[in-house]
Amino acid sequence: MTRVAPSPTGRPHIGTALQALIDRAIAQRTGGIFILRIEDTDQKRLDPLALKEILEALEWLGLRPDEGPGIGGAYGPYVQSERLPLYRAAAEWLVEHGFAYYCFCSAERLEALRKEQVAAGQTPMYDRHCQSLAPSQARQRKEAGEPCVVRLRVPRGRVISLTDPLRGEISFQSDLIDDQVLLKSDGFPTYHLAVVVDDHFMRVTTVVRGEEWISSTPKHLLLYEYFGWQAPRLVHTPLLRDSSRRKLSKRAGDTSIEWFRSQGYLPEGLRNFLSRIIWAHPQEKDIYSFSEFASLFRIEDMSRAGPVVDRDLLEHINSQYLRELSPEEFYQELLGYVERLAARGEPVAIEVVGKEEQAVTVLSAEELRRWQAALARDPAYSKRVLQVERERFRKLADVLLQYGFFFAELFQVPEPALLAKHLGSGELAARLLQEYGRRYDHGATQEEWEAMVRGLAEEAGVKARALFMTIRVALTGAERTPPLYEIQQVLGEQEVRRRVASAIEALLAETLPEENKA
RNA sequence: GCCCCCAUCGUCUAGCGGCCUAGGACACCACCCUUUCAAGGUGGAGACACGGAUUCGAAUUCCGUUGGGGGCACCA
Repeated sequence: MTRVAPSPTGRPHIGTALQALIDRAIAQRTGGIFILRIEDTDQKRLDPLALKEILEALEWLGLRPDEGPGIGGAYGPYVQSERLPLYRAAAEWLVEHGFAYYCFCSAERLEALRKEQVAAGQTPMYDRHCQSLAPSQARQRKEAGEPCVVRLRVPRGRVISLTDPLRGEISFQSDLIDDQVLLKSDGFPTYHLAVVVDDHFMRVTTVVRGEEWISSTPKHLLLYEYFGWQAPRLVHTPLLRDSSRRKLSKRAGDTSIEWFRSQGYLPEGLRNFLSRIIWAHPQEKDIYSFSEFASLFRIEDMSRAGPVVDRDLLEHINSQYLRELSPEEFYQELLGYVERLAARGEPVAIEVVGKEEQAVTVLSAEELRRWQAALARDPAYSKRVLQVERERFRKLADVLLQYGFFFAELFQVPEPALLAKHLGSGELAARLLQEYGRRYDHGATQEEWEAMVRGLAEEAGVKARALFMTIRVALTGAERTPPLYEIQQVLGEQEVRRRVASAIEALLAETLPEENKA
């Protein structure tokens, strides 16, 4: 029995995906159940869209929970704000049995106390001021309507230890543990109370959470002890790092599952990547299915150090999955991807990983719409385009960055300067393109075509390479493209001739501006 | 400041006392292929943080140092 318990604030984080991946794998392997629970106990940070996005993200990744909000299950509700009476009863029970107490300290007093402690070089901690209140007196004040919280009563002089299957035994001095607030004055529980109560009643047996929770675990253990419940297995996964080795923070922006999706990574690619950086396949394989992961994965084999999210590796893994798609699947994936981006009606920044570091290309909403139209207009043609050297694509967005020229609505007649660049002269370029047009035979084989171009270059006394480049620019508007012969075959004779003509026209307009106008 | 976690090539890691003159993958470099850019092929460079201890023998065990990270809220 596993669960993932994100709080609905902001976009679903990639770390949540990692947790869910592990949870789903453990559940699969042990024949258990994987639960989604929403931890919305912080009323100030709620994001109304978050629940929908979490469900959508998990669905996309193929990590569907067995129980959860919008999914069902016998142990709900699965949203904490709908379970308030449970937490209140639990808090009351703790107070009654002396394991917790009411605290009436004001925010101001706590703030002043904290400042004082920090100034004195101490660890900020509640001074247990209200612990000395007589229970009857405290109850009276509470019933009189005085705002209060419920605090955990942490014993003195004890060692509290947990056994993390990944890290072994970890011990804490109870004297260093704060009397945590369990129930806030607004009646909502804090994470610490809610997580223990829910995991117990939802009969969770394995908790997989980030390393950042290790230090609050003794509080949870104390609660299990007080309630007389058996604590689940608590596993703390390493934290994903950015390239400067910091923990990936939501504020950095590029850490949401949605961001990875918008870059054109396939769910399988992202999933494989995440498992790959926290775990090593016994045969050192890099590419493996989820079911293979689920059957081989063991918690103890996870790495303990926080891995850097390496985009190069992600791209490599993703490209392997891209290659496995059939032409039809590839087309459908891309179409779905573009439709989704276009529907957002806003520009998308695509990060180009590799060579030029930090290169970002922004696709406008208009360009995305054009892509959508272009891909849908003639599916057969689009599929043919996508088969041209598709090994060059590492993510779906690469198609948008590289293959626009195949489509009329995305092709732009190149600048004269670019057309003239490789031959050094616009006039010469125009003349040779003209001759190229004359000699061009769409039915020629690649060898024949190539011989023709080389012959033409030789006659004109120019380098074949320069002529090829000029034709390339005329046909595509770009200098880095798939091989020309293939492009021409896909484009079709008519379009090839049209583009050559447009290029010549552009060159002539530039070379003889005045005469032409007149 | 206090508490906790972690530590093998740039990155992800294999290694669980002798198979290690440390293996793989990504990235990088060179060459080949080549009409550009990719892809592909071949080759190359590249790491056990440091200091003690245990042992016949340590990347592997123990201790310390250093470094990195996380946590110390009526946030999760």
